[in-house]
Amino acid sequence: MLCSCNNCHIKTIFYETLISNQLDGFCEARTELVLSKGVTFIRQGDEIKSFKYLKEGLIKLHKVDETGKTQIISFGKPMDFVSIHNIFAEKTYSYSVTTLEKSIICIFDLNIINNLVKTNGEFARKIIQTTTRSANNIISNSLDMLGRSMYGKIARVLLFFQEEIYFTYGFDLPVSRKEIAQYTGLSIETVIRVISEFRKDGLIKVYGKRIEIIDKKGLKAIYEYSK
Amino acid sequence: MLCSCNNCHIKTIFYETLISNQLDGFCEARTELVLSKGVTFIRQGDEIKSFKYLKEGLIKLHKVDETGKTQIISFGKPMDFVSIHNIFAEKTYSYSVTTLEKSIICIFDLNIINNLVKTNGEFARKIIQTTTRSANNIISNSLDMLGRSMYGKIARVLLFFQEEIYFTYGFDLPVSRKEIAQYTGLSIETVIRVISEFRKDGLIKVYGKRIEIIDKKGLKAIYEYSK
DNA sequence: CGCGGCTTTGATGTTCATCAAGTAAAGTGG
DNA sequence: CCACTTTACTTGATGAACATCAAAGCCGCG
Repeated sequence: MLCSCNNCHIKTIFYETLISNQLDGFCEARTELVLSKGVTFIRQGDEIKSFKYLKEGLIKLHKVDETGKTQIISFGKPMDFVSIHNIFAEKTYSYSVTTLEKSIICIFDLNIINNLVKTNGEFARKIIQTTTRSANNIISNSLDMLGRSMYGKIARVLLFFQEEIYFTYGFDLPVSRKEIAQYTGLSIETVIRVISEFRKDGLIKVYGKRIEIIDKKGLKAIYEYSK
Repeated sequence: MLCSCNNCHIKTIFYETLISNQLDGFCEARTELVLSKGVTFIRQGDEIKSFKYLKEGLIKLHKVDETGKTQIISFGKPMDFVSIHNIFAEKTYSYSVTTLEKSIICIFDLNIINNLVKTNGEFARKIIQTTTRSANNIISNSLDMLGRSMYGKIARVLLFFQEEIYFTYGFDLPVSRKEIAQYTGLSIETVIRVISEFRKDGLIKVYGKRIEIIDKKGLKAIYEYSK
């Protein structure tokens, strides 16, 4: 039997490791949730009760530090396991998760996942692999950010949305200037000024949220050159 | 039968999950290596052939980026799984590892670990837990660093060595000013200047590598206040 | 309509890197 | 052990990168 959720990427991972009767139980235990833009469906401090997977859409992982400042940890796209960074290590979430676009998430009972880890070694390996890959990505991102100038940081964000999310010449930014500031560690005004400069220099066109990448090579050069 | 390696912390983790005959094989497959200070025993790009564990000592994880600049990712102490971040996800190391003090590392054959993950669900769970915890630590560290001023960054480094490594009022810094710069993303001169200021303000005493924390509360306040 | 949040620009000041120069410390070969 | 080289450390002067403060326009929403 196939899942009702036929075009769900998560299956490509699990098909490889689960024998068919396990897969049946797995799919039946799934809940699908359609969320509109701007919904915070995981809150920092909440108890972890389920395993969540982003089937469609775009999300941000964010947290508030002790001083009350909000930081964006990373952006998540389909194939990312939303809750993976805390689920096996902690009892509560150390970050919140909010949709940036209309999104669909799949929710699995935690016990089922835990049982699969215990009884299916290949499944466990896959989970370990995915977890570490995802963590490695976040780590190299923040290390990368730490070493770059404001121009490099903003160029990186714009290129990220084009190359990894939208794949088109022009696109609507799913984040506000403020959110870019929270992600890069820059001030809002600096974010705006840099975007303005890129526009004046003919690297991009800007119509509010809409961005068009005119000189991609130039942007990349700025990103790479900005030690 | 007990390991020859009786006081090795790694056993406390594995004892909980391995049944005794598994444990025997596990211990016999172990190689112990004593390394003096300043030895790079894992090199960025090397093929991953074994699972390495820091039994005693202190290490740094570091990498060079595309521009040739060296970054320090994190410092590792006993109980840290040195090679954990890449071992299950990649074929080669994406970072190097170097001893900062005389250290002892235990080396396990990769196949044995992989087999245990496959055949022992509890063991797999432990590995996942440890991996994610370790990754979460690095992530919160770099996010934390991203948001702080030079004073906050240096205060954090000094407090880290006191509170997590040496536990004493005074200690010898195991890293050079240059390495602190590579870890924080600051320039060498800035690192030196901030340390000097802390000294002038009576927060610490400095005799070359030797640091004594005079006003710990003050240092913490600087760290916490430095948004 | 008016309020609050997002965006933009300018003016100003702080934080930090870079350059230059010099001193101390530590390894190297005789 | 000393002369020599190299590497680590330190300080000052300067400028660039970036934050903060202030003011104003825009836009959606009750």
